[in-house]
Amino acid sequence: MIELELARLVRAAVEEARQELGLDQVPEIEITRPRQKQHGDHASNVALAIGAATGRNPREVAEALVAHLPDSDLVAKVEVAGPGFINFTVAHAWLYRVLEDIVRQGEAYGRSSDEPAERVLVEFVSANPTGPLHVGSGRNAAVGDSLARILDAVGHTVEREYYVNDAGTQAELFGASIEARYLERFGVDASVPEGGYAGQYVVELAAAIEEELGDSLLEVPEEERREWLAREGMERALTDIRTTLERMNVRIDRWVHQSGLDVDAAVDRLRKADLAYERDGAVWFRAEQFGDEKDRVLIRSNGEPTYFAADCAYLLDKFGRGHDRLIYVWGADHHGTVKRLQGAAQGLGFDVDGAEFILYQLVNLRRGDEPVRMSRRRGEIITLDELLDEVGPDAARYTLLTRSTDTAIDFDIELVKSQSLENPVYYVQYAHARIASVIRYAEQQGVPMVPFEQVDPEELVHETELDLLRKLADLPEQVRVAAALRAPYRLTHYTEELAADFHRFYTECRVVTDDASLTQARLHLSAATKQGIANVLALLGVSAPESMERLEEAG
RNA sequence: GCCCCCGUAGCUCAGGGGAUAGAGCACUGGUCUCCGGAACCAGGGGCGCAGGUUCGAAUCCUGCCGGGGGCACCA
Repeated sequence: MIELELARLVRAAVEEARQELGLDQVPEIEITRPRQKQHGDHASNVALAIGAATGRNPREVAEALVAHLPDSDLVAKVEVAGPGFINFTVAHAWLYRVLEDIVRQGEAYGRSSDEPAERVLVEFVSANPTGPLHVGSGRNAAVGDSLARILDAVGHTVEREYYVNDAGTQAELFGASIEARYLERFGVDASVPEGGYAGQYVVELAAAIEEELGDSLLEVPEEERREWLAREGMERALTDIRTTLERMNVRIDRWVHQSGLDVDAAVDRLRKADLAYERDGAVWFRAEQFGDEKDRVLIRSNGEPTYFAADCAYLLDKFGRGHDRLIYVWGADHHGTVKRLQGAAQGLGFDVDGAEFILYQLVNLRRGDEPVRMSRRRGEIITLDELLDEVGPDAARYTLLTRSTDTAIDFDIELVKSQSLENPVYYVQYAHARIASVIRYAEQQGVPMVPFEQVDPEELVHETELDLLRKLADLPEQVRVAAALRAPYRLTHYTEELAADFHRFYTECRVVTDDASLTQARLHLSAATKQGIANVLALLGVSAPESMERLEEAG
């Protein structure tokens, strides 16, 4: 809001000064936030741009613009500084409005609807249902779910989907692997097939199935038995996955099974568009036409469709349901398949930009100096559940969200556990709990909060109070940026700053005092901060506790 | 060999073309008669290298070096 208003003022000044400056075109007006406090609350670099375009001294341009700046009750001070920046200091009255906004909007503070609303489909996790989720999927889940929440907050209609890969070779291998473990239990000589699933999970699955069905599967014909076991095993694995995701506060709206997709129809459609052809007994997609290194197989020479063919069918299915934008959340190890799928989207007649791929770098688990192996085949993985057990869902989820998706995460379990006191998530949650505690204390002292209409915000003049207001005022913009950049991690940094501003305020300013008017103003500032923290944590999928246990060490 | 990501403080990471590059951890020293000390304040230290674009580059482009990941008729 404030930025838009400032941009309007600057634009008006440029229009006014246009002739004087000999300017043909009004450049785009950007309002930025200076890093240095002495440079005011907001700044415009437009004079630098005009200076470069016209050959005039930017400082003189800035002075001329300031002279033409319309009056506004928003601006308390304007200064020309540095090489030609115009620095604005915002009037306190405008900062106080944020309190009113938060009181009025409550949980909705931070939401906006300025952008054109789109129907967005976020597909994430989509781990194969052949075992428990591992930590990499945890990052996928955290990023995808938070991104969905953030996109929803800026006004999009968002659906979250999990693609269940329940067909093809790996499903068969899964069935055969369970079968081997099942037969083993009856002393039958059987072994997990080459490339199959040798992990402990499959052993447990077989045991559970034996417990329920006894030896009744021994007589079932092999093919039928394997198919049944594959289906049964996947259902059980999906149940476990669902439970794990719920623990992480992840919501999935829809589970789409590969087996339910019409792969033949998709391949047909590519064929009719002359984007597929036969060679060496296989059917190929002309991926090279779309910038991929080479053409890609859709149907193998043995008649089986590839994973990629199913991806094409799913793509058709998704767009066919009327989504404007598809977001795929993928591990970076899948980056090589992006080109061909984008090509397919284009080839099938969709806007290439309609399919976006968020590639997150991998998660490396460590315990101190010891790397934790993550080879599923060797069955040595630390499952996501085990991680949640060790560090807790909030800390796990928050930690997985703190980094840009472009950065690999070194997740040291020992560190997140042993230094949980210093974990940023607790710092933020503590601020929230601390505020709740202060409000409770005030009530105990016989000073419950009065309605906002009776509060005089002008009591808030301390520098830490104004800083906190400025930070709160910035919240909606931070959400918009996180949405635009598809970058949930931005909000972890923001919320840490917000918590820090509160702690500073709290250290400097006593909230509950004899001064009734000041007390009310500070209580409302605190409550607004609490709401702001809660709203951001909600977007991150992390809880905002009313109180936290005191730790021994703290006493 | 080709493709993607990264290289910023001792460590882990922020930094949307702008002014004096920030935070946490670690280290050193401080702060409270009082609302939650899981807090606050202060201090030291840094943009891999070389070019280029720009009034202005940590940021954009090219090359090189270093680290990670990927290059199937696997998923």
